[in-house]
Amino acid sequence: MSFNFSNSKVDILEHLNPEQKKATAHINGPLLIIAGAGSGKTRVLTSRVAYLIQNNIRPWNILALTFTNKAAKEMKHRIAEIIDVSSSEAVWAGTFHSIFARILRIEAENLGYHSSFTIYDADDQLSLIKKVMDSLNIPKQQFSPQAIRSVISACKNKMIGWEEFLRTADTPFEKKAGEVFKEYEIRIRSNNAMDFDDLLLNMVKLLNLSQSILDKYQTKFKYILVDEYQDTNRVQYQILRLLAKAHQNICVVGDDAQSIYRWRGADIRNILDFQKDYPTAKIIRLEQNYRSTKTILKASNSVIKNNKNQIEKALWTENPEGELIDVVECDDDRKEAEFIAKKVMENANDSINKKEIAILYRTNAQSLALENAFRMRSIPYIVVGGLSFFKRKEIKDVLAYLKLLSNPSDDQTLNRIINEPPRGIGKTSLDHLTNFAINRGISLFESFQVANQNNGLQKRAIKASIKFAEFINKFRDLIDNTSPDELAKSFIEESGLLEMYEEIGTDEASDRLNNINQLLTDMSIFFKSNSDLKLEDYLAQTSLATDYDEKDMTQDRVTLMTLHTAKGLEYKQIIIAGLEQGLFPLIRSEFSRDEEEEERRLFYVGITRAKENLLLTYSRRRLKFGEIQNQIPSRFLDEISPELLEYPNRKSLNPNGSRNNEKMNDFLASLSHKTSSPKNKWSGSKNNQASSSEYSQIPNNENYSQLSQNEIKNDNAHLKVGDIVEHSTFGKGRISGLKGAGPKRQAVVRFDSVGRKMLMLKYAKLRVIE
DNA sequence: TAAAAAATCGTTTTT
DNA sequence: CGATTTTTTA
Repeated sequence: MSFNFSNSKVDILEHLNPEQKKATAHINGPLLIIAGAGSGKTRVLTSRVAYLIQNNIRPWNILALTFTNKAAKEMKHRIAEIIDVSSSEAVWAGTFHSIFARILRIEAENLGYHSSFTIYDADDQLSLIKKVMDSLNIPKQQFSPQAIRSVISACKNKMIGWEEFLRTADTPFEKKAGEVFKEYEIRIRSNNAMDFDDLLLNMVKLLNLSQSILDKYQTKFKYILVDEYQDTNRVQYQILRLLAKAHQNICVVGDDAQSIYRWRGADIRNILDFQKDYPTAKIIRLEQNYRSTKTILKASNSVIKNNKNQIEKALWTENPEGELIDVVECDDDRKEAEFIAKKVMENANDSINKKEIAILYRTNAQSLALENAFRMRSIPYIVVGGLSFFKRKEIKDVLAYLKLLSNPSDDQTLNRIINEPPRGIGKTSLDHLTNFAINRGISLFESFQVANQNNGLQKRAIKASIKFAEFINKFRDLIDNTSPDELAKSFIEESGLLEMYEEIGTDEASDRLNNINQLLTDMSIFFKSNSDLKLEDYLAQTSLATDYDEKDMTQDRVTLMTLHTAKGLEYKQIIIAGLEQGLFPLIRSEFSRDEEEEERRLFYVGITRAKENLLLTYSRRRLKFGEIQNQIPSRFLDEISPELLEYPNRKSLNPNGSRNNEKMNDFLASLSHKTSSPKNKWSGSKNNQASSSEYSQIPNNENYSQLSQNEIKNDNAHLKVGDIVEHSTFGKGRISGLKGAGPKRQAVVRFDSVGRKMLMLKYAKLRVIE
């Protein structure tokens, strides 16, 4: 009775091409689908799940692992259309992390965790690492906590424990990192928390724990499907191997040309060795592209063929030839953004919506200039990625309060909120409480509860500690008979957080209050539709949510995002900005062949997002770290077959291609904005510093009036480059640069005693000597 | 103890 | 440049 046979008439195979049909109708045994960009792989995966259900496989025996929650949601939505809602709901579809978090929540006790364990994101991880470094007296200036975090994460991705890492550590950095790794593991465990890597690692541990647990999950997940297989790491590979070992019903879809997460531990061997691991594997190639014009497809092929390491394939399309690809050079990043904004205005008309246009860039920092340009022209836009809603400070604080409520043994979380708002427990008291906890082998929260037994503590601090513990306990007592969203609401109201922001009273603070209210609303919506779930489930969801999952994509807005975020998406028009050497391909210290190939795959991903139009832009100069840098066009531009490209802004130029006159006029125009003395101009040409001040002083419409007002108030407005000044602590020095305006105006001073310093003129007491 | 001032640091990309 | 961390001062 559990199957809806009336729907079994739907012919799932009807609109598929022969290869897609083969892949969809393959039921038992291992299957590798090599799916080129735009070849309909998501469609095949979805059809296949529907086909399995139609062939009497129970939906709850199907595990479909996707790269984002959004992809999982879409898949479920389409399955619901083909089969029915209750079947689609029963399929286990989600990201590796969210599915395994769910299972680990159930099995936590088997691994020595409590089921209320908290999930640490990269920020939480970093602050724990810093804390550990403090307690081990490892200087943070000498050993970068970031670097240690990536070492720890890389180890976990390769399933190397701290014991093994310490054994093989030779450099001083590795030795220190190993010490931190060890202590980090001890603390994260005693905090009853898991980081993102642990969610996968602990899943392997769980499956290896006993034959009966392994049997249980092998029986549960009789059919396994994995999307974006080229971006799985070794731990994910292990999990899949263990789960598929008995029944071998594993189907993976991937494209080695789109592997862009090697830096995160993705291992291309997973896809290359699939046949070795599953000798009976059937391989199907999807090579017809349904997405892009011939021109765009040719361009992508001409780029990717420069990579040596790749599986040979021949993508083709029946789509029309399409328009040529535009390449546009701009003076600087601001002009580039203005050009793009203008272009979007021109393009977005009756035949194309703004939501069919996306602008892609290599680094999140590039969004700033674009956002300004769009705001200036009132073009609606949406930024995906960057600072996600759930990563905002006030939201993380509220979530930390809730995490503490569900898991009081998490010292890290308690540390985060104890002075938010300030409640009279400063550094000294906190140190006493922490030491007391360590000596007694109890959690920090327990040490708060028994603060009156703590001799080192001031009377006032004891009172404050006990008051805080009572506040938490009062709400812990309510957990079992209050709905989580209502509990959260009154808990946060009593926390003092809201009052804190109300008192601050700035626009920023009221934004934050708004966000907190939004979060509480989001919670009640969540628990309205999932009344059987607990507070921990909501918290897990927020930790694992990606920015993309949260955004409302129905409004007509231009999308801005990084190339990484764009994976798996498609738009009618794609604009890729910042095609410059060093930015894209992005170059850090030294640049290996492998890294270059990964950058090129990223470019390939970017190009193949476009259905009809592609526009590539680059700037000759770019503001970086507040300094102007000259840029060279990306070598990737040269890799596209020249006959596919056109340069629309070169048309008006003289035949030898020189654009000097135009550029010179622009340059002269920008000079005329300068307000500083001639002396500044000459010394400025010697280094980037002064020319950067010149750049940032050009007022834009947005804050011009504000600037001029502040200029008048500023006492130090008379300072010039070259002035010899005296500072109360640093002594004598010479001003070598001035930048910023109004209250943010800064001076770069070369002091005789301490060398180059940058000082805020608003604060620094500078006296002109000559 | 907490707020204000000053210095430092940083950039890939994200589940 | 901006965000974050450390130091100073009230």
